[in-house]
Amino acid sequence: MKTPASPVRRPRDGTLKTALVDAGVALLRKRGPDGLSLRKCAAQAGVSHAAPAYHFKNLAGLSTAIAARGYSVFCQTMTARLEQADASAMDRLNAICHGYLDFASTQPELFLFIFSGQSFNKEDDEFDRHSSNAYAILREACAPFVPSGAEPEEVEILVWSVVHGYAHLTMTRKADSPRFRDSWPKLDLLLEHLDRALETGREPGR
Amino acid sequence: MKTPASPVRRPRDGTLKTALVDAGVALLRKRGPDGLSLRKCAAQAGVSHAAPAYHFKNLAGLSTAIAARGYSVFCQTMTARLEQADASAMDRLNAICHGYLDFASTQPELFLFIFSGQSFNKEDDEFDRHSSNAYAILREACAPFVPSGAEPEEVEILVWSVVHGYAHLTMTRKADSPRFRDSWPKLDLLLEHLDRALETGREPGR
DNA sequence: CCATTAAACTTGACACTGTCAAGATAAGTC
DNA sequence: GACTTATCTTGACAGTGTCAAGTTTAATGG
Repeated sequence: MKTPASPVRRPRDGTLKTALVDAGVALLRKRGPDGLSLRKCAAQAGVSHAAPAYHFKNLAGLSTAIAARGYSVFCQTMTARLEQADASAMDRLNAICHGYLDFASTQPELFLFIFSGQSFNKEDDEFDRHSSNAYAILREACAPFVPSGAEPEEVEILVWSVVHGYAHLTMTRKADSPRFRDSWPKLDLLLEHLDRALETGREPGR
Repeated sequence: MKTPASPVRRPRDGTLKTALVDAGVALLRKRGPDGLSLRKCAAQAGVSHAAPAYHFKNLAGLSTAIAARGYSVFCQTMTARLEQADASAMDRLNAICHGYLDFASTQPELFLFIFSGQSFNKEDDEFDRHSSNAYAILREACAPFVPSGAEPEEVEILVWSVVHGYAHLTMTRKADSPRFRDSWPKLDLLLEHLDRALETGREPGR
């Protein structure tokens, strides 16, 4: 008698998966990380409560997919800055640093989510692809500053630490404390120090 | 007829509050941030499921108390390093940086918890006390490196960014990626760069 | 065109969660 | 010894993730 549900009947092209991730990102933005739930994503996408689990196995799976999406726009944001930079190595490095901060400040929930320390499913292809790509962008920008014979990670982690620390503290602390209302220094101020450190590292005689 | 519960009958000196925080920290360590729950803390402390809400109002309240505890041992860890340092400003600064990393690596769950970006109850006295104290320790160690006429935050955030970025990336990324199995640089390598940057900043003529 | 098959869901159930209202108990006070 | 109040307990409810089983539908092969 009753046609039980069949609400949207979307084509079988994997639309639902991306729709669920869309819903997850929106929920993250609106309700914060605690507001994220399989059932709410399902409701927002117009499917039954158990539909997400079919595609993502469990909540960790959905979280991984959302994190992959996060890394994807992370890469886009850095690339956008990179395209505006001139060809000089220093300008390109500063560009990705500003792109890093752009992402953190325009997408604070996604930024904190992917760096929350929760363990995502590293087997996931999409996740691995986008997160690796983010590091590749960093690596490429750092390459000109690696002294011959040195490990590239020495420069990469230095750069990454400065910009990530600044971005992460900005997101987690600045808003918290009235202490930093107007005195929070600009990123460029840190980058001046960083640039000088890398310049000296460039000359083999130090 | 039945004496309903009255399981432990602890004295009214606020023991339960700290016992619940103990349980929360233990749960965080054992089960991760998702394993933390009011009911499990209650069970571990031997009280009924609603007892924690009486003392902490809600889960956010308990989380804030746990974070306050986290900041407390954070301060202790940095202070411990400070006591082993000699009187030189540079040695003291490096000491708190190493203390920072000590805390992150010996208490990874607490470290990630307090820097998870979730908004704790900033009205809470204990929380405010310990988190402010942590920043005060940093500020004191940075003070000798602030050029006259400059904002202290310029140095503080630079130092904090480097060491926090390094610690946070170490905790969130290093374990993830096989990429960094042996190549992850030591903190001292970054501190050399930082120390040089601060030395030059000290001389007004740059 | 129709039967079959497998993918993409839905339905229903269960244990667990935070939160609230109401009751119980015991310690301290007069 | 009555009273008051802080400290819990009990019971309930809505929301959660997850699983098992059923249902629909698209694609396939004859």
